[in-house]
Amino acid sequence: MIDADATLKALAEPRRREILRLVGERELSAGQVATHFDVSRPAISQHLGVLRQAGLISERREGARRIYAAIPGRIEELNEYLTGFWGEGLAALKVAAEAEQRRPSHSAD
Amino acid sequence: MIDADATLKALAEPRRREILRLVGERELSAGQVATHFDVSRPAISQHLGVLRQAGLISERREGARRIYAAIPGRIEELNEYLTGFWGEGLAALKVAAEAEQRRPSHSAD
DNA sequence: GTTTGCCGTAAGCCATCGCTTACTATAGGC
DNA sequence: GCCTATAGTAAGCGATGGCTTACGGCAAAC
Repeated sequence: MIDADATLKALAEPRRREILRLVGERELSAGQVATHFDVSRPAISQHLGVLRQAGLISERREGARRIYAAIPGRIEELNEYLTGFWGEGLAALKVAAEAEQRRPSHSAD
Repeated sequence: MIDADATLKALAEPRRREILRLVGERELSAGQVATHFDVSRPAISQHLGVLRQAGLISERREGARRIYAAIPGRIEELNEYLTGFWGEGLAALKVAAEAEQRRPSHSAD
């Protein structure tokens, strides 16, 4: 199972979502990513670190450069996690509602 | 389109995910939700406000009580948003990665 | 009308976060 | 060796976030 907490915290930041979108289109060096934003390069470097620790992007060394790219499949895993912990609840609600219809004398709390 | 920023920020908090899971199983009053946690009731009330403003839960008045329940479909919308903004580039990456797994002769990392 | 129970709001505290300006580390050109 | 380019790290700052206690607003019971 993915680290849902780290993944959601990483995605909760608009700038990081934009970075992820960029490296999802094509792999980019840290400096290339930084040129797309008005913030300083160290700020981007920190964002990249958060995304990498969350397992959303990969890092590859190429000389002095660091090339980053989105890791395929992570979003699907997150979707499965989210659907999972909500899907069970919805199923339970549905079953409860149907049972309720067949037992109108049921005294709820 | 959903408010992805508010939704992700709301879900980035572990306590709020647990609350969402609770009211996803069955609708609960604010006080009932609070009994599941060690934090104070106002803290829970604030969390419920964040979840409600993100459109993840609904609020219904029942006398002096407030009954909360998960809103079905929100997670699906979030999933669509996440899958969408990764774009075709990432889909291509995923296909390439899967092809890579079937061709272990190509060693790269 | 007063009291009791349920619950949101206000104000303040402390931790975390995102950003900045240094500084350090590594790779390569000269 | 020296210098430049690329990029992560450290320290500090202001803003945000989650928590607490105190309070105010409603609804029902008496």
